[in-house]
Amino acid sequence: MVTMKQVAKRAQVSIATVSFVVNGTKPVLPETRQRILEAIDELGYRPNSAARTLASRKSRIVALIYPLLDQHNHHAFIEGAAAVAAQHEYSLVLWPIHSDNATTEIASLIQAGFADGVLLMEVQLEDERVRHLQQAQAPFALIGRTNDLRGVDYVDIDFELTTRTAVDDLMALGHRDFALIVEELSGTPLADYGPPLRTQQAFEEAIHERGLTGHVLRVRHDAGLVRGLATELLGRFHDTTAVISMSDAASVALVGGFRELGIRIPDDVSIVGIATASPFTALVDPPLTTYDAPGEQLGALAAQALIDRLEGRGGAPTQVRIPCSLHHGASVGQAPSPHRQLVVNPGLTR
Amino acid sequence: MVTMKQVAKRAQVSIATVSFVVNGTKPVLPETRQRILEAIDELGYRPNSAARTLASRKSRIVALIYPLLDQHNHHAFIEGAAAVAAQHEYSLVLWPIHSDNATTEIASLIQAGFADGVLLMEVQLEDERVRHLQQAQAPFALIGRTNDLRGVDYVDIDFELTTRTAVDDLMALGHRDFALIVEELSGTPLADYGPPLRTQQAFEEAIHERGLTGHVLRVRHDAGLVRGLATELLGRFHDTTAVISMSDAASVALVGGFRELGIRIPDDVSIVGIATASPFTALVDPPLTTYDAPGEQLGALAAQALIDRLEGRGGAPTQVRIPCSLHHGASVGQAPSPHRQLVVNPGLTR
DNA sequence: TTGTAGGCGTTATCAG
DNA sequence: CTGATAACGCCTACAA
Repeated sequence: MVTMKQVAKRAQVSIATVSFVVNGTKPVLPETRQRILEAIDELGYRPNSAARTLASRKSRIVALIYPLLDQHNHHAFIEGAAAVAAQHEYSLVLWPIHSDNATTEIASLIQAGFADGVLLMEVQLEDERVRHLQQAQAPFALIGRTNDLRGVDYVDIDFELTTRTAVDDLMALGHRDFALIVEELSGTPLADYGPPLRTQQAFEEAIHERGLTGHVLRVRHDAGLVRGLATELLGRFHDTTAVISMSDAASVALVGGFRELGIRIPDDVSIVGIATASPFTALVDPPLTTYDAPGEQLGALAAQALIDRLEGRGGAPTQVRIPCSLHHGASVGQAPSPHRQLVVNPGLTR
Repeated sequence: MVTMKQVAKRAQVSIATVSFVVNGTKPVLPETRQRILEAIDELGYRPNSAARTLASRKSRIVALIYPLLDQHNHHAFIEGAAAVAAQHEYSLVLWPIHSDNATTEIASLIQAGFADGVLLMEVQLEDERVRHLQQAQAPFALIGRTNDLRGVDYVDIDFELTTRTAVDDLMALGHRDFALIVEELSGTPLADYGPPLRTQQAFEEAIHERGLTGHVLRVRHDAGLVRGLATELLGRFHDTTAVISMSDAASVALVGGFRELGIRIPDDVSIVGIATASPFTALVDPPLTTYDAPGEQLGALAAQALIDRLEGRGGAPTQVRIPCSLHHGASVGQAPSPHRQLVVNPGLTR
């Protein structure tokens, strides 16, 4: 390993001077500076990050806590966060964590000096990881949000607005009977996960306020169950003409399921995805109309908020909610005539 | 930050003794040991990783280089690698890298003392990142493989065997006319990416050896192109009865595309996915038959190989290829009668 | 503008 | 079994 000492020796200067040019900490004469740069280059010197962290008490690492248990597509978040981190010369480290020991492990990241701050995703409404981070005085920002948001930096999807928009858009096409599909997470470590809970509530309120009819279908992400969804849906709620799906898997499966039941999309039933993150929804036939999750933007904003805080630039906490953006597919149409009869094979309806 | 010094003071021992119990480096009397443990607990002490790395010249971090540019699903690799790393008390850090500066950045990881070793994925046939790692004497293992494999630790999918198996399985059902779909990567940073190249070659050899007919379709991962694939395929190769797809996106799109053209799966055409990594292939109708990528296993083996090497346990390099495992869906059937006529709307076939 | 030297929190060697 | 103490590589007052 090439050290500063060796560089200093070769450039005939003191180790401090090398440090000054490496970090731009203090002015150095162009000629000595040049000598040092050459020495660095010739020796292939790289600053040792452990020593640097130890001496400066700053790691320039922010950890992005990375849940390992689910199939959600977090790629976009990461991309956004990584870009912003790089821009500020921070390293973004994805910290894969199993939910078991998550709570304690996370604060340790900071206390052990491994990272300066934490980006937390898959936040639950009541999230003890957040409490731990607060207690430990660890700088953090959330992608998602808890119930109690006092003083915390967060960015999140505006599920409420997105849901209302979806309902309104469909209502404008004559739809009156809605179904919402959300992932069933009870019994999993994500039981208290905000997005489905907030969305369901927003959905129910929107339906109620507008005098519509709406049903909620919670589905576990099990291939068999997801594939049986179309049958279940029409069996239980035969008047439904508009489906809002917060599960990409369910959305994709519904297309095949409806087709098999002889239900046409969008002639008989319209489908829209919300908070969609998977590119596969655009590949089925018909391609789905979706409200896409602004993943990259959220990742970027969260990283920015955290780094601002780390560098003491913070004032009031960053608290933003961004609605999903409409992506036109071909799965939405006018509501069918109210007298349409959906004839479903009774044998299939349960 | 709580330090060893504070723990030592509280437990009335020297700092060295604390170190011994924290690391299990040397035997310590049960009673003093107990006192120290209590002090650690009461103070909430966490070893500082930077100091530790500096003093021991070991970071116990292995970096998993994480490409940011594509849609491939790497979740499984990561899960496997993380599990093994944790088991050996290594931290697995995902290192998101943009391909631009990838080559130099990677070796720096080691030279800067940030990580002990590197796990590299998305390996190209001629990969200068690998050469850099070798030159820098940086310990590494590949998930994937280059052309020149002398002395390198790698794990990879056995694309050749998987491809031959797929062909054989379909041939046994009477299929004689094949198409292979691979992702077109020319012009991208992944132009020299091994999997499609090896698969294509294995496919062509298998077809030739068995006296079959086979065509290769390279498709860019652009939603429009992928959706138009069924039309293109049948337009160009109307006799095809068996499609082997190495692109999950294409596989999913084909199901819808064929249906729209009035082609039945599997009555008219059989489809199998190979090296499949996306759960969405099981959600379309009919669910696809796939040869699933052993992602988790590969991640685990690669991490194991790297850690063995790091700990000096290495002998001959680990070099393994694992074939994909068959996942039964409903997209494969007997070849249709040879006199079947596929009538394709000429307007659609361009 | 540059050099000196103390310290960051651990590890690890060497005495005791 | 335990304690001093010299590294580890770098940063940063403080001096020169």
